[in-house]
Amino acid sequence: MAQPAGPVTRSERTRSAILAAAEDLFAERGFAATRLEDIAERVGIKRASIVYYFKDKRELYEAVLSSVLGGLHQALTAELSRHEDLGMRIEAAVSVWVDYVGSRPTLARLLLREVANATAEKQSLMLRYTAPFQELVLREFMDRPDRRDVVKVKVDPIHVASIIAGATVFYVAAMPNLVSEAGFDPTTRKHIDPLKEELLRIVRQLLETRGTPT
Amino acid sequence: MAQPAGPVTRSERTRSAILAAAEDLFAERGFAATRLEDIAERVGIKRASIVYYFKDKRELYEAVLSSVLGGLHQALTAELSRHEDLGMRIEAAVSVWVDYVGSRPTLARLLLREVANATAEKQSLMLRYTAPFQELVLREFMDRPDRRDVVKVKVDPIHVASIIAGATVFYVAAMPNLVSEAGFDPTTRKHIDPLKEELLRIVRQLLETRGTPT
DNA sequence: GTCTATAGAGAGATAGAC
DNA sequence: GTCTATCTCTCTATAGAC
Repeated sequence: MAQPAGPVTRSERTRSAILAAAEDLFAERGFAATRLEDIAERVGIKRASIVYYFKDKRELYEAVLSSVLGGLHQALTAELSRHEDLGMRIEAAVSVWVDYVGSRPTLARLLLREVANATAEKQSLMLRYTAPFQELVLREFMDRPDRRDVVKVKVDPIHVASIIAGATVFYVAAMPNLVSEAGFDPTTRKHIDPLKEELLRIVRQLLETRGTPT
Repeated sequence: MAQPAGPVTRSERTRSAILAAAEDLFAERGFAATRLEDIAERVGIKRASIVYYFKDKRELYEAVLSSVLGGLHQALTAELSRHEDLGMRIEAAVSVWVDYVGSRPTLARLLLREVANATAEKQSLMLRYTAPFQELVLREFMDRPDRRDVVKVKVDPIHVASIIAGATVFYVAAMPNLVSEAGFDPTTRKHIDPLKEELLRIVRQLLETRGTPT
């Protein structure tokens, strides 16, 4: 099965290149500190050309978020559709999440920034994309009395999801800075796999899966 | 015993007010998006007066970080000095950490931003303050073969510390945004205590404390 | 589609009066 | 100590040529 067709026309290629450069720079420096000039330079065009594709800086930023979070959403729903058992679904979700962040570490920094910026009044754009997950979690755990025999919910699942998400993005973004080792890369299997195992242990413990009814 | 004397002269009071306003605004909006004008307005002075106390914006920001992280450092070392047993020391550290973030939630957002900004090349200022903790952790866990009978280290403790820190700051900053409930405040005991319990469970599991040698 | 040129706002830093 | 006034730079956005 073909991937969602890559860029073919020149226009599509330029647009993709702008998005990719913007993703890197917004993740690394944040919205306010990133200059359109830097994005243009990385693509090899002039600043004014960007507005042919994105009407302003804000719209470009939102397109980046949409791309990154949309990709995550797609990966998660695809994997979840392959499992019926609730325990399996939970583990699959954690696994896909960690792998996705490992394969696209810009997401880690973008999420850290979005969370830091969000307030109760000014809600983050991010919510538009994470809301489906919240609903999914709530539906699975809360609205299914028939599943209460499978999983004993000891804590708020949204709470658990927040802990898993926070631990992952913080780890991926902070580790290169915390370890002295030159060229340390947390997105390699060598580091991603143990992280995944630890998070799975945590999630299993917090959402204590019961084997059979007592 | 008296607290470290509060501001007495007018100058000291103004300086403290600037620091406090800057802490709030830098945490909420980030360095680049915060205007000196807004800080001054909140204090009730003019922008130019700030430079009488802090030579430029960067220096003010670093003073804020120093204040917040210095307070944490002080709270942690004070509490750690009260425990001898390693298991107790670990739990005390987690407890103090969660309480401190709960009592000064600006730290959560400031840390999220620092981590998002740090790269392997451009190291975060934060490291200057967290390095002592890293050394402490390494000294406790790594350089004490005599303690190997007390704690069996299954994973890198720095790794664990990163997960705990990430989960905490993400949770505190993200929850008001994730729950619809108006006026939700994650810094109340009602929410801080369960978080602490969950993190303690996680840390106990990850650093599996052995009761008695087998 | 991409460019050059320019307008215009915003914000930090500095000088000097009070 | 705090203010007013101003300088200067940066960056976004827009207009219009090619």
